[in-house]
Amino acid sequence: MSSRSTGARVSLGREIAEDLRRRIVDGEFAPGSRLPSEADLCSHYRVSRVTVRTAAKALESQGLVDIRHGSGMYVVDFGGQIRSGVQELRSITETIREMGMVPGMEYHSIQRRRPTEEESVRLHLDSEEEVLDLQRAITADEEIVAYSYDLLPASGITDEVEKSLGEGSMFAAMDRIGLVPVRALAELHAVNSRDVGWGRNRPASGLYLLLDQVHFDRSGTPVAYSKTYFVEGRFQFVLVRTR
Amino acid sequence: MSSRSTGARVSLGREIAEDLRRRIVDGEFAPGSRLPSEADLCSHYRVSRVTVRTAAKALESQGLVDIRHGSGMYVVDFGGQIRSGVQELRSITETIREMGMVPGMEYHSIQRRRPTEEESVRLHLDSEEEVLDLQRAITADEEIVAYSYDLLPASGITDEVEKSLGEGSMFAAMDRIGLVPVRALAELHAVNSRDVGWGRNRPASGLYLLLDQVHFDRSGTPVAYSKTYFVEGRFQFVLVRTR
DNA sequence: ATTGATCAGTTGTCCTACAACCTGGGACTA
DNA sequence: TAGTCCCAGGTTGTAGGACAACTGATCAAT
Repeated sequence: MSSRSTGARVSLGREIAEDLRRRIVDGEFAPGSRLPSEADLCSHYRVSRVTVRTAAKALESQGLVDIRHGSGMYVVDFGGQIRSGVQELRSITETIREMGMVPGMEYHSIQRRRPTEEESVRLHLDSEEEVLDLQRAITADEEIVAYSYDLLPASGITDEVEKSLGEGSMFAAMDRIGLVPVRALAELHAVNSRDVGWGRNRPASGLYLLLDQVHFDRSGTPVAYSKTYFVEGRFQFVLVRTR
Repeated sequence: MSSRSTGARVSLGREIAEDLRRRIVDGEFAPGSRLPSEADLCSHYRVSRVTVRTAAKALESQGLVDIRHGSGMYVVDFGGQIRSGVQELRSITETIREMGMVPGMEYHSIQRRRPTEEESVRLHLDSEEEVLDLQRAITADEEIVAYSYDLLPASGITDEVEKSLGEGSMFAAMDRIGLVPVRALAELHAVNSRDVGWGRNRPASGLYLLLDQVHFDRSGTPVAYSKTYFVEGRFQFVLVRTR
């Protein structure tokens, strides 16, 4: 077998959770309304209650639904605001699309180079190993909302993959070569600098919200290190907090 | 019954999740190591596997453990870094303490007043209802790490409660009067302003990370509106992202 | 109008069983 | 010896049925 596709083999509970999530954000269930009972969902999806509950719990911890003992499962009502939070690990592109805007991106540069000291530490690399340095501007409805500086370990990235990186989503390309980030440890910073970004359309203010994150593999191996500078005011950076 | 304490009645699964979380952050289980099997945890906690799995799933969605089918449950290893993320709804005081620092706070002012337009919208108030305006500086190891502007609906807040607010944690005081936030919708912003904060020790830079959040009740009622300005660089603002 | 009992519906937990998967060790082969 | 394959045991995922605990509404009694 060649490059083993990381199999779409996820658990049934996750699949159902994702489907329910989609149905909720699509508006099939209105905010505040009650979802079908677990028993109904069982017969609808043809699964056991255990599985339905697994999915329900997942949605609950995402802050999407509220499960009330003896009463039912309710879609959380935040007053009609956007519901997708950044704690979910989805590509920025996806997030922008879910917010109802048209995502786009402009590549500024792609190059292989030696990592800096900090970079090799973050990515657990020997300093000999090269990295792939991607610099992109991310747009929503034609307007630049973020500058993204991404670093991938160069080992295992063929030329054709490198080429495909310039086109589609970075996550999609990474998935194709078996680098599947399932977790990220992120730091948030406020940044005021004229050195971020490029081009004519660079915002005048220089005020950014920096999402500085290392993406990890299932096994705990760092697979990407990215600094994303969100232009302050152009991107509603939402966080759902639950307990 | 007088002011009904909101009962420590939580589900068994949650209790066990919290206990396991505590044991993990206390270091009983090293990062990367395998936790006892579900069967072992069952006999330890004297509960069924369903309950243990509920707890396990909760920890997984917090990014604390990784559950591998057929293998076991492992403590996620982020390379020894802090593991507590802001997506968990816990007081800043608690978070600071979990990071190994000594939390403190200095009250700047407490007053009742009429809400502004935006405030009454956010808190779903009639403009007649008053709010309690708290302004505090939050310290970690004697150093100011954030300025917090908090707003509570004044209805139901007696004078003695108002007094107790000046002393302990705000969350604790809120819990005492039945305002229990279980969810928050937060926006993150980068702010550069000289108008934030007060006092001699106010940082020179004026660069803050703003956590602008509305806290909600179980029933979806807003119970607090707070703007917290974290001094950039003094507070490691960590976010665990999972999928 | 208020209170209290009752009841159907829903989620929380338990039990048992099996399927799917992973890991390590041993037999086997070259 | 080194490598490959197979297998058995352990672990998590899912199924099905049962009962406990809780909620909300109805309705009778006060």
